[in-house]
Amino acid sequence: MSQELAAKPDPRVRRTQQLLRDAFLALVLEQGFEAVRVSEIITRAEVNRATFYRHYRSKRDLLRSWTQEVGTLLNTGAGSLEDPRINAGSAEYLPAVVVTLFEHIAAHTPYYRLMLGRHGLNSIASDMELQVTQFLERRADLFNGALPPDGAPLGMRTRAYAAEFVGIVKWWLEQDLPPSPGQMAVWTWDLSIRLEDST
Amino acid sequence: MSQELAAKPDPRVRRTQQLLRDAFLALVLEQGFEAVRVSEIITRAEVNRATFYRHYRSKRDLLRSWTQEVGTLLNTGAGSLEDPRINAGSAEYLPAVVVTLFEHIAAHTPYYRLMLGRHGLNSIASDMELQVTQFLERRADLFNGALPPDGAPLGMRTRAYAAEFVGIVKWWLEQDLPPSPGQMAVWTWDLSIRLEDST
DNA sequence: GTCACAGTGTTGCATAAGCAACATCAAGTC
DNA sequence: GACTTGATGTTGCTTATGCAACACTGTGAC
Repeated sequence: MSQELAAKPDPRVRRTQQLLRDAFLALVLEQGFEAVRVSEIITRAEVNRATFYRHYRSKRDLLRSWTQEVGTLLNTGAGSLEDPRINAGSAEYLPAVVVTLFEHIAAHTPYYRLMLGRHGLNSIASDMELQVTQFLERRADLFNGALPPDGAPLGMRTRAYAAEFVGIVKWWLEQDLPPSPGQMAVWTWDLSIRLEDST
Repeated sequence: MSQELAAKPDPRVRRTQQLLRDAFLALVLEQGFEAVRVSEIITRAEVNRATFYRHYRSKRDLLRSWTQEVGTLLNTGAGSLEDPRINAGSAEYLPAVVVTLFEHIAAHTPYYRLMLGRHGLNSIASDMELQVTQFLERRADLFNGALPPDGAPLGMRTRAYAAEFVGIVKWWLEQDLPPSPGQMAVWTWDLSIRLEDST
């Protein structure tokens, strides 16, 4: 689907982070976030304590690693809005970054279902919204032309889009038969350009 | 069950060996032993080529690693016939090593099912038989007392026991509802002391 | 023939992970 | 108060893994 220019990290790093994430997620499901101890995480993951702290400063930090990944996706190569046009379904033009986002969430469904769901933590949804907002503000050039001088300020609009996006993701995670990331991207993009139709 | 004085190895070693074994087993199932390439193994296991050769000299060597483990079990602490008496089921006296062996095989059922089965490689069954034979010969002191001077020579008897054991294992692996390792150990021990009843 | 190519092993150096020991802190317990 | 106890972080050193480059081998194409 989307291009794979991930500038691949050290396999050892990927492995231990995966181990820590898996152990952590399982423990949160069993006991809830607060009850989980760092020592439990490293025991189950079979990872050394020093290694844990080389990657994360706390269990909260580990919790945020998923949404930080969203930030990384948006800040690096994947975060280009113009370049890679994908012709998926009805959409004539679809920036790859939108698909990439949904693919990321699809790849980590258990985590996001838990964290964005009824019993999740607000901080995660907020972090996610923040990442998207900052991304949109950084690419504000794309909006400038379409800005009616007396309309809502840019900060408000980016925030609105970001919240809309998180809302869509939550809806997606609640579906029994979730549409594919590509389909979701198309629909989401349709919604967003609807808002820009004033051009 | 059996004691856990495994002198535990480096977790990193355990991990990479596990990765290599899993990848290898999957590939053998897909393509057969001969067709599998070292480069495929390391690609699927996401392990570096140099790392592979630090553990194994070839794919044949990797193939043997399971039965070599049997040898290690028999040569180290687990291989004591006298010390740990286990009262499992009907047996009054049962050496822990017998249970340990069956536990090892139970823990690696997919491998042994494949290798000792119809389409497996003779070399594996031979290796296993060899390990057991050598063990029995090393503990020949246990037999000496019971040896009738004009009976079958020791080498023949150890070989017979070893073959019997491998046969039992094969039978075990063919069962739909395999008895527990403890049960198997009891039955196997019963069989073996039947042969020594001449004392 | 030789040329390219793909798989096999090997080597030196860089880096992540393991480990043991330590300091810190909070919550009991007396 | 002092004193344990258990969890959290930190640190210096050791070791396993990754990586890139290399030589070697066989095999098929021409």
